[in-house]
Amino acid sequence: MTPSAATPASPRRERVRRATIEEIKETARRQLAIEGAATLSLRGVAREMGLTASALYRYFPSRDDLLTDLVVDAFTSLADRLEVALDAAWEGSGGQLWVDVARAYRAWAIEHPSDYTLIFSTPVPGYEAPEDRTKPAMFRGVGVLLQVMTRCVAAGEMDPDRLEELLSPALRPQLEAWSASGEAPLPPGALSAALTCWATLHGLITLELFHHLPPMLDGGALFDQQMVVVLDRIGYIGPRPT
Amino acid sequence: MTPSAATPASPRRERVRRATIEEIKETARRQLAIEGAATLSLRGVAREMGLTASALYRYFPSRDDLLTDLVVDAFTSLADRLEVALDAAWEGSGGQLWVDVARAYRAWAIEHPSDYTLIFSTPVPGYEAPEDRTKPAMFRGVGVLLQVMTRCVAAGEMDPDRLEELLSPALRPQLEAWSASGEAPLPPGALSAALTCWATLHGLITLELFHHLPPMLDGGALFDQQMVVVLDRIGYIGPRPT
DNA sequence: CACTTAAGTTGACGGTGTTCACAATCTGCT
DNA sequence: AGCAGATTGTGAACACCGTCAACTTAAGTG
Repeated sequence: MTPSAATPASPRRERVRRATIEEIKETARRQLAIEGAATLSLRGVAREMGLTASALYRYFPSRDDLLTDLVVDAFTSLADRLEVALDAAWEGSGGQLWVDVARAYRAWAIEHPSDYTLIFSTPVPGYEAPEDRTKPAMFRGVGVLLQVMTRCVAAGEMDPDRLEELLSPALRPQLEAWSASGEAPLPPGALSAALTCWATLHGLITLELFHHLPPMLDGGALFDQQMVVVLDRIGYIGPRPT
Repeated sequence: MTPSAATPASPRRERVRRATIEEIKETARRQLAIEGAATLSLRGVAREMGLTASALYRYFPSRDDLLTDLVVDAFTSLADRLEVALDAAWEGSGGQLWVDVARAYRAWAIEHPSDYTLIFSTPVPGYEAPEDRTKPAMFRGVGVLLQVMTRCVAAGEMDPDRLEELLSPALRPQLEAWSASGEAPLPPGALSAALTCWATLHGLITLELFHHLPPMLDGGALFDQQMVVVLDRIGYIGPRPT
C-alpha cells in the first residue's frame, strides 16, 4: 500500500527501486539548480525521465515529500562538507579551524545556491519543511560549529572572563537549558559565542547570495575579514588565523 | 495600451484607479500573510475582490509586477519603521540608538514575517525581484543603519584604532570605492563595522524566523544580548545601552 | 504454471498564470 | 444631447501544475 518499502522484498527489486528514487532526486535537484526553485515540478521531472507524472507517486507520496528529501539531502551535503573541513584543519588553532569551516560553509552555499535557499528559507510555495525530519539533518551542520567552539575552549583559546561577560542575565538560564538538553554540551558562554558566529556567518552569506550587498564588494574578502572580526570579540585569544 | 497611466487622464478616473490598485495590493498582502507566500495567487486575489482574474491585468501587467510592488512596499514599510525608531532615539547614545533601531528591525520582521521573507529571500517560485526597482527601496533601510553608525562616529563613540584594525587590506579599497560612490559616505572602517552589525542582525532574525534556533531560547533575550555583543565587537566605546 | 505484487499509463479534476476577443461603462467634445 | 474613444470588466480558451483512481503491463515467487 504505502510506497515506502516496509518489507525487504526481493533484493533486486529493492536495488532498482533505490536507483529510481535516486534518479528522481537527482533530476529534481538539477531542475532546482537550473533556475532557482522556479522551474521545479513533478511533471517536469517525470518528463525529463521519460515517465508520466503519476508514476512518481509510486516513489514519493507527494511533491512535498520529495522536497523534504531534497532538504534533508542538502543539509547532509552541507554537513559532510563542513566535517571534511573540520577534519582537515583539526591540527591547527581553533581560530584557524573556525575560519576554515566558515569558508567551507560559504563555498558550499555559493556552489549550491538553490540548495542553500531551499534549506534556509522557504523558496517553494505551500511547502513548509516538517521539523521532525529536517531538524536532525540540520543539527549535524550546527554540530560542527559547536565542535569548533568546543575545541577552542578545550585548547584554552577562549577567554573565560570574556565569555562570562557577554552573557546577559536573561539569556543564561536558557542557554543552560539548551546545554542540559544534551544537544549542545557546552557552557552557556561558549554557546552564546557560537551563536554569534553562526548568525554572522549565516547573515553575511544570505546577504551575499541574494545580492543585497553593494556590487563593488568582493564577497570573499568581506567574508574572510568578518569571520576574523567575529572571532576577535567573542573572546578568542588564540593565534590569529590566516 | 499599457496599464500604467502615462497621461494624467481625468482626475476622477485616476483616483478610483489608484484605489483599485491599492485594494489589489492590500488583498494580496493579506493572502500573503495568511499562510506565508504559499497561497498567493492572482485568481485568489481576484476572487476575494469579486473580480475575474483577467481583470487584474488592467492594473498589473503580470503577477510578478504585482509581487515587485509588494516587495517595494515592504521595504518602504520597514524603512519607515526604522526611521521612526531612529528619530525617537536620536537624543541618546549611539549604542542605544543602535539597539533601538535593531529592536525595531526585529519587531517589524516578527510582525511581518511574510513580508520579511518576501524581501530578504525568494519565497515565490519563478520570481526574482528586479534590482532596479527594489534596490532603492532597500537602501532606505540600510541607510538608517548607516546613519546610526555615522552618529556613533560623530559622537566619538567609536574607537578609531579599532575600526582601522578591523580592516583587512583586501577589503579597504572596496569599501573606499563604496564610500566614494556616494551611497555610503563613511570611512571604510565604519562601513565595515556597519556591515558586521547588519549581517549579525539579519542572520539572527532569519534564523529565528525560520525556526532554526533551539526552541528553548527566547528570541528577544538572545537578540538583545547579541546586539550588545556586536556593538562591543566593532569598537564601540560609548555608554552601554540597555 | 498460476498468483501476487510492483511499475507504469491513461484520463480526469480542480487549480494556476496568461491572452484575446468582446461587451459594458464612463469621459470629453462638439 | 449625442457621439467617439478610452477604460474597465467578462468569458472562453491555452498550457501548465499536483493529485487521484482505474486499468494494463511486467516482474518475481510458490
